[in-house]
Amino acid sequence: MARGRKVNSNGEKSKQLLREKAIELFSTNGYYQTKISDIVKAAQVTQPTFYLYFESKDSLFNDLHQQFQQDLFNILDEQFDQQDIQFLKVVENLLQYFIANPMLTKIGLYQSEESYLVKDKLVKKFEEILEGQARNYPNQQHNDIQVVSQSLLGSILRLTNAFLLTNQKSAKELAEDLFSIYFKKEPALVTS
Amino acid sequence: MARGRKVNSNGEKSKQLLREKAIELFSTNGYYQTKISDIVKAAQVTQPTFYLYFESKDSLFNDLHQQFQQDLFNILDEQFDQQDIQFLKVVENLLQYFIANPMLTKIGLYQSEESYLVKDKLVKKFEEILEGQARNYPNQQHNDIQVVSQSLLGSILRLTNAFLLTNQKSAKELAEDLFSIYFKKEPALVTS
Amino acid sequence: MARGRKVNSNGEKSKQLLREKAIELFSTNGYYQTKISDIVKAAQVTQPTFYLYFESKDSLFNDLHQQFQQDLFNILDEQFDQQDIQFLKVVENLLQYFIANPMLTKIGLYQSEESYLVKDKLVKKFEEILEGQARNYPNQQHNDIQVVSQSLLGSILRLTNAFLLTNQKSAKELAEDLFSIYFKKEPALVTS
Amino acid sequence: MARGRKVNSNGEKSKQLLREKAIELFSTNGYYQTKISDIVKAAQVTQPTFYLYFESKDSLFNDLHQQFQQDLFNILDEQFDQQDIQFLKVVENLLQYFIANPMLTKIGLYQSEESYLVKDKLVKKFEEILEGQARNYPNQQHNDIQVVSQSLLGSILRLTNAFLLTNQKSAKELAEDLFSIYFKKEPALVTS
DNA sequence: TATGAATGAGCGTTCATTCAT
DNA sequence: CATGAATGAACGCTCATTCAT
Repeated sequence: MARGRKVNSNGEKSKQLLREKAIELFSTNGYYQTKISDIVKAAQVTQPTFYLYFESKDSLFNDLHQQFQQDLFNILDEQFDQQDIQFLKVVENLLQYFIANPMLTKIGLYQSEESYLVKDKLVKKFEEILEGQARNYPNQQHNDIQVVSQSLLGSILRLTNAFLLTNQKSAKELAEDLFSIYFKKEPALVTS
Repeated sequence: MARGRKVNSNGEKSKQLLREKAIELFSTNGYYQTKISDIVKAAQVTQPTFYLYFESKDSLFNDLHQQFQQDLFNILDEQFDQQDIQFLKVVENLLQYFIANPMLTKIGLYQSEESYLVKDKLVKKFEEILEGQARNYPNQQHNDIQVVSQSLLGSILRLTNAFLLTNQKSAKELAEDLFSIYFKKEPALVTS
Repeated sequence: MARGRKVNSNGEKSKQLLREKAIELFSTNGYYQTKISDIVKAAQVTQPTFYLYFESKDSLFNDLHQQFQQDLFNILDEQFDQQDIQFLKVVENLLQYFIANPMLTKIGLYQSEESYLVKDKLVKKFEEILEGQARNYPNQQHNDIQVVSQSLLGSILRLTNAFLLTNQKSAKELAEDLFSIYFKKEPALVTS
Repeated sequence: MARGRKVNSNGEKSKQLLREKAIELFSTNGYYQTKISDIVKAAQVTQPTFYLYFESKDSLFNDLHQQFQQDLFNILDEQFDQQDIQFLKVVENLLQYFIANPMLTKIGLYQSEESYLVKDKLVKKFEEILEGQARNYPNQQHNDIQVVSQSLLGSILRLTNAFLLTNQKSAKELAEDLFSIYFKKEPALVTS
């Protein structure tokens, strides 16, 4: 292929394409098994072109994680009037973001080594919600809120992977399932 | 330079040492960030010695995952007389294995790309248990068993990481927490 | 994106600016540590613009060296009526050129791999001068003229760097210092 | 070529060979035009072998400069009983080291960007010597000692390059030439 | 006259693996 | 049983240069 500018070439398009391919590959193969050569091959450009738009492999990956993190923080910082609906609303919003950005979600939630930051923040938010819930029902004998929050996070992570990102359940359905698991339980099920 | 067998050297010991150091490093740094050179340095042998006992980096890592998988399968295949106590027993046994083998657990549960095999099997087991539970209480209106099973797995994975492997909670405590979360809910908590 | 000729742009101005910035950068950082991207950034134009005016990085650097060489040759080829004043005159003229063109001097004298051409010519000129001097004083027992010429060149190179280009001494002062070192020695200093 | 150890291979020999070839290439082509690939080709090994013995291209080059610097400092720190013979002795020792280590000298004196350290030290030493000399001949009207020292350094650098490293003059001869230039001058030569 | 966009060619470095001893 | 010495195969990245506009 000749050197120089391609016919009809467009920088922003190339950058976007590279970004997309990178997201795709990072999310399916992880950081270490995604080579710059893979990314540029998928985007049908050469390696130097990658460095025209991104500082380094590391910084691109980091940017992706940062974006995911920021998006998530924005969702979590939204305020709702009624405390009662918080749980359902927050979880559904989260899941809706996940299904709208499945590959970024995989990166930010499962691949990045900084994912613990996001998870910590999620747990914090859940603790808040559960505390509010608890205040509403003061005589309730409840589990350690931290434990329930972590458990809830685990459930979300797992269900997202198993049902949401595989398109077997919608965000709304899963949010309701989670609500039901964590808040609606008939006495009959109690076995001891 | 001196070469050949070290005085007091012992094949089985070297192999064991290499294995241990590998588990240590893999579990804390992951597969790609653990180099053969790191492992042999930790075990105070040279690189060729590694290949005396293991076929390759990949095969060693795989062996470790296989062992974890086998151990877990054995635990899951144990039979219990009373269906009623199954949940608590199985979960506690799992957690007890995890805390007894924390580094292998990290590898087999969080680092290995084959961890989905273990997770699938766990989910299957949980489905069985929950189905048995459901037969006992036929009129119970219950969630999709698959969803609850996956959720339960998520909870276990998360709580293991957050409280068990950090020695903040015992296997027994966490098993009871999980039981409580998934099966004991006071009507008071029901919000809708 | 806007492309094409800038308003108020002017080819000769761009070329001159690029040249100046190149001189600046080459002289301070050397050939290999000066990148085209540095030069055009300093001149606030884009890389293709550089190639509008110069064939290549190498050819520009060469041009700069050629100019320095030519300037120097012109100075060296000037004729003086009185042989007696040649040394002082030639050296002072050289040093005056150096201080008037410090960056080009650094390139032509210290950075260019072709600097030996200039140096050879300088040595030749010094030999001529010294020979003339010697003819005036036939009974003088003198050193090998080639050795003294090379030594003189070395002195000039060093003093230029240390005192002239750092503005600690003027061309005139240094020329006199050199004259004094090479031609005026009191018997008292003779130690053997 | 097959992988693994070569027949009759010997690490210390390989390292030495690489070092020698590196010195050779660095001294003739400079830092930037000497590629690791050149060095290993000359030593008939592959690139990873280079990194078996040296940390990086940069660190090897630096080591070479450091060694030159240290050697030189040792020479300069030697003490002599009689001040009168200092000049001749020091200069001759220097030149003797240069001719014994011509390639290292080229690196340490002309190629390294840290060569100014060595040169500064040399100038300092010369200043000391010249001051001692001056004390012996108190009524002598002398030039600025700093200027003469720098000039002397320049002369040495130049003559080393032109006559010593080309094997046209011996260390002893050049030392005497320098002594003669800087300290023995007949009144007859004085022209003004 | 000038730019936006792209590439060929190469460089320094790393790492799992292997041969000869 | 164990080591010293070496390499194949990549990988991330840079830089001078060039084409299309």
